[in-house]
Amino acid sequence: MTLPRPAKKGEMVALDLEMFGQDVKRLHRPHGTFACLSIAYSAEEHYQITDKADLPKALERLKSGMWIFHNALYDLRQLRGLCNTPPVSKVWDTMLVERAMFGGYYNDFSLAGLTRRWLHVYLSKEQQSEFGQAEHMTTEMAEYAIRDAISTLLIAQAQRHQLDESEDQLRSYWEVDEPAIWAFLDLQPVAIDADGWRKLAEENDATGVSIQLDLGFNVKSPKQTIEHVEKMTRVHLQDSTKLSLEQLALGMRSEGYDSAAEFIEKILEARSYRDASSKYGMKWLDEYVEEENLVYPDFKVSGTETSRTSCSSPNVQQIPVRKMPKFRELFVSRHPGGSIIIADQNQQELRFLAWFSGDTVLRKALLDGRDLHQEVADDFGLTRRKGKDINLGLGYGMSAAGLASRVGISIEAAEAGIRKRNARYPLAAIWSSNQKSRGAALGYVTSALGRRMWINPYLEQWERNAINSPIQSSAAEQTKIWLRLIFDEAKARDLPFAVTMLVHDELVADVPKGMVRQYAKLLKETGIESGKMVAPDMEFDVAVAYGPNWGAKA
DNA sequence: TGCCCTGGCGC
DNA sequence: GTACGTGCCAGGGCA
Repeated sequence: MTLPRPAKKGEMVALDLEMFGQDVKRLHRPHGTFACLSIAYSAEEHYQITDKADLPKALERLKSGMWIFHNALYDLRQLRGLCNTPPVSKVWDTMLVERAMFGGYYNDFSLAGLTRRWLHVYLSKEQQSEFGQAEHMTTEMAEYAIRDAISTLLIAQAQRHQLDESEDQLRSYWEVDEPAIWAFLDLQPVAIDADGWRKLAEENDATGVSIQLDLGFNVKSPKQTIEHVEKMTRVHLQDSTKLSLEQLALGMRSEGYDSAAEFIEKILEARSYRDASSKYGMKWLDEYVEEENLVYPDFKVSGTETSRTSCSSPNVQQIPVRKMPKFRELFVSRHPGGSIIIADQNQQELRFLAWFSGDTVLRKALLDGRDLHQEVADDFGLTRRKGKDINLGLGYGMSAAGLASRVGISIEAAEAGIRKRNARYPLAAIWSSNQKSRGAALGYVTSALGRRMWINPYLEQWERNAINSPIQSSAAEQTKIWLRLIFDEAKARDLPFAVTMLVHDELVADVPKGMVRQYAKLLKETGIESGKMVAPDMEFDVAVAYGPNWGAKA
């Protein structure tokens, strides 16, 4: 078997790992058996390792090169499961680089998609499924694997060539996403109270079934729901498209139709229990909970066009917290007597709005710790709870129409509220307006670290994207730098890297007994430090809470 | 079975 | 009359 020649310092070398017998739904977990590692220096010079025993030697020879992967997290995780991988200083991830270059422009970031765009070749994925069943490689499978590695290499070269002319575009990749890969590889599993989960699942299931039985139809069927609600309320729902059942119930209640309102509220209640039991029931336990009751979510470094992280299998970024807080209480420490620490960035996105715009009124309000949700509630003439919804909605770039339907007010009232808010924070309003011109002129807007997000002028919402994307993207950059600082500092201070989950502006850590104060301090310090690295001269603030589970409150 | 749609959760 | 942030997930409905 031919081992690859040693890589020269910084030389680009693409690696592509294939495994036999993998479950496509669990690709982020090391499993299956080794099939081959394909290695490409160029379209002509490539190697293939098919004997697992050769892996350490082969990787050792590649050590000095810059490793190129398409989705490095997958290959590095599996490689770590197969052998001791030598430390590599930097990796070029064609998927993450492509997202950094074309966020907002493309939706397809698969290897096949990139191959089509960069190399003008249609990459068939037919052979890929073969690896699931097979135990031995055929010639076709070997060729398929080599072809993927060569493709990855050529794409990286093409990306680099294009970026040579505007190198600042890669700043966000090298300072945020690439370093984050190494921290993401070491994210810790999170422990579940499986008995408690089972009990709660059974209760939710029973409650959902019993309420639905009373109602006498399938509440999960929009068709049946419309039919029954129309019969009850004599309102034609298809005429008032997208009128939420919640709003309808409120309307019925205010006009004195109490029994109709109760009927609709019961539907919503049945739905929420049935949703909870199907999403977080026994199937969830069977599918995601591994030995020692540990769960290993699949976090993607950059899962959206603004480079926010996304999460799946299971998605722990969407575990209920408001209506059903019990689920979070079942995320517990894996350490005897250990603690879950929750650290979150206070008003993270509004701080970036203040920083970008230089709005001193907003900045002072943030520094003074004023109640901004109440202030916006006053602008709109609503309760504080709705004020918070509006601040969040505005943060996500929602339109007046979007806010109106979400909060349950008229579009005119939403527009009037937005005008009042603009008057309260005039420089923020001016900055927002400038972002629109900038986006329209350049075709893209940029994050604090220079990451581009392309504006699609054919989308109605492009103006709001031009305002919101830089803010959301900068916040995502900060959180990933925060994670990386903890990773580095934990190593420097000889502490374990204990972070288990990343929920946009929040990090969750699971620490052994006796380590809470030390780790809470680390979380807070790095959280503030990360802000300085993204938005110099802006003050940041981190709230820390801890307890035996994720339900802890400050 | 596979595909699209709807609804609902977090941020 | 129409406007309606995102990603992930489960179920309904239909070819």
